[in-house]
Amino acid sequence: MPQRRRTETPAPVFAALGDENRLRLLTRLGGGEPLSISRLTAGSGISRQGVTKHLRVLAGAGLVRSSRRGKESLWQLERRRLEEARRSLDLISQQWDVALDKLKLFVEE
Amino acid sequence: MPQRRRTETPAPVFAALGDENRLRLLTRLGGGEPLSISRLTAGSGISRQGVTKHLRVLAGAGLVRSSRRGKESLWQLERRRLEEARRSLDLISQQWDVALDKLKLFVEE
DNA sequence: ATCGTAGGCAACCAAAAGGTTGCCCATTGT
DNA sequence: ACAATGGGCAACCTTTTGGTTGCCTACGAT
Repeated sequence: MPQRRRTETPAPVFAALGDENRLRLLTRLGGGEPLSISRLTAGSGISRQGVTKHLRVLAGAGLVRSSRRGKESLWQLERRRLEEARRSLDLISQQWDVALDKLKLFVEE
Repeated sequence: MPQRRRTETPAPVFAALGDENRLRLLTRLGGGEPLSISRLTAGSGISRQGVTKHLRVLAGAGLVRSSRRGKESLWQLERRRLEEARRSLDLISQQWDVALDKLKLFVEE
């Protein structure tokens, strides 16, 4: 039996998305090409360590993944989580939709 | 000419979504019915003031709106922002899709 | 008139977040 | 062999966040 997995909360993912710098990193990674930390640091306006910290936050939320190649570590987007997050927003919206429909029905009856 | 509005960052919205308690408040408000602070406090596990603070954060992000009726203030969902947030996630994903398509095309050529 | 209920305001607190710097280690190219 | 480049670790600092409590005000019902 597929054992309904305990619905894990999307809050941490949103929290990770809730920072300008991290969003910028994500969109850059959204380009598809895995990027190194130095690359990501260039033009970011913050220090390399700052970037590293942000990347780790993103990784902690499962939004990004890294792999080492030689002396550099390459980071790339983990799209699954992004979609999960989107779905979470849909849930709230849908709930709202249902409520409105019910109301409409009630009024028109 | 419709003057392309300077793309305002969705980060604050995500930041607002990045908290368990606030997500719970949102889903409750997603029920459609406007709820008072006391109502929302009941069973929330945090104090009334705590709830108030969270509601204000949500309001600050434009995710929720309040109106006073008599001695109570009623809060309801502001769905527009929710959709904007979802769209932001789509943007990153789409960007990724485009990149993948390009790659595919390149490989298959 | 006054009591109970709904909230607002302000002060306070501990912990987390965002950022920095300094120093060390590993890989690579010459 | 060694310099240069890419990163990791740790310490440190300031601001923000999430929460509390105490007290005051406003409305509503009796």
